[in-house]
Amino acid sequence: MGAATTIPRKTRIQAQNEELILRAALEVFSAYGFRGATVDQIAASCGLSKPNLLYYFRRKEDIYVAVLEHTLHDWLEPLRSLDAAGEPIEEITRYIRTKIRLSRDNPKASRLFANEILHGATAVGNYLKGPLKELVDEKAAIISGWIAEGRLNPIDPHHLIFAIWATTQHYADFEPQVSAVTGNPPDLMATAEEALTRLFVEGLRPR
Amino acid sequence: MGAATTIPRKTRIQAQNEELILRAALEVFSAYGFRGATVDQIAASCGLSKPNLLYYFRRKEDIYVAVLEHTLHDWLEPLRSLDAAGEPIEEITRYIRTKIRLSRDNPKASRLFANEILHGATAVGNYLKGPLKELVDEKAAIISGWIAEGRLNPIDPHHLIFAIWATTQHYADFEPQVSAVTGNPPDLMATAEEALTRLFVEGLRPR
DNA sequence: TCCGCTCTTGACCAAGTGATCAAGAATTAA
DNA sequence: TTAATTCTTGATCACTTGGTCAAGAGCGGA
Repeated sequence: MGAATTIPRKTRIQAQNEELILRAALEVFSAYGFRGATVDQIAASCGLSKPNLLYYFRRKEDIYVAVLEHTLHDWLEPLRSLDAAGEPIEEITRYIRTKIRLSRDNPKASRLFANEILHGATAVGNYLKGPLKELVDEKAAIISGWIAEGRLNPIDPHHLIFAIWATTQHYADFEPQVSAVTGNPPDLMATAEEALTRLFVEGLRPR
Repeated sequence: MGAATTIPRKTRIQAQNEELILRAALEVFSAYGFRGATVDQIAASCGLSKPNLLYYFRRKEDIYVAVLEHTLHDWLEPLRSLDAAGEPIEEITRYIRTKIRLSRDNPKASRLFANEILHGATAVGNYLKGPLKELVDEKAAIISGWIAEGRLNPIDPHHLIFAIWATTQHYADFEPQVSAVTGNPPDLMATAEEALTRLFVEGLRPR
């Protein structure tokens, strides 16, 4: 009706610079946290002047939530693909392997979330209570089903999921500690994947 | 020899105020991280004026390392008491239970360390590479011994220790996420303790 | 009581930081 | 080419923050 609504089409430059900014923001926010990071740092990191950066994102917080949203979806993909029709031990093994590889290949995203949650999850609180809870409840029900069928050792499925999250992300979030204690051997992540899958499989396979 | 060295005896007021400051610093640093916390916040939190606080600790960083050192020792006590002469499954069960209760009773210390490690462990890096590595290596050797005797399922002991750390501290460090997903039932920590001990015991007990 | 030492504080400073703005440069569509 | 729009930036502001300092208040031993 009436005049055509102004469509917010994105310029080439706009898309390009926003991409640049989000990449730099992930770098800086994951390393220093929200308060520890400065707009100057992000601007310098992507070769833009500070006012220019603030032309694309008016406030520091806008950059932060943008980069959070930008990575949240990918981060939950492995859990989403946990398949009720699959073989339980296989499904969970695949989940653990995918998750630890994700931590290895994208430790900055892991640290970004860890920092956000550690400091109260003020920016993603609603997401946790909404979509995340829904997803986890759905998958927890699947696991409960497998347990009821006797195809898995009994365990509270929520705690199982927390345990998988905690153990896999540990290698990204606590990297300096892991390195210091192990001396950082080249096959660290491979042995971690092996140890974790064995531990969970042995713990979950019915005797 | 010669003149007696000046003994830095501590005044009553000194000891009392330093205690006050460290308590407040744990509160503030664990909630906001090193850069996110302000000296004003800490001062207000313990009812001292900022210059007065800086009379006891010259720099913000001094407060930070003091509170880190003040809690580090207690934090590692459970691992220290892992006993080579004990029964393996019992020892590890006790370790997990002690660790998760420590997380429940002192989540702020957990978050303080988590934040420190997450941001590069610059203040405790040497401690990690020295005393911590020594302690972990010693206990890993004990676990390896148990495995060699066939009293435990084979698993890389370092990764086992990481898994225990990660799963138990998860409930303190990622509390907002855990609360959001579970709805925070009153028996959360009890069921967590149960689920984790079962998982690890089932995974480690030889078949 | 008296004196030296410890403790406390209001005022202040320099650096850093998030954000604004006006004016100019570059790009795009006609 | 031209005019409108988008993009870029130097200068600047208001505010926060770690840290200093001089001066005074309080405390403890002789």
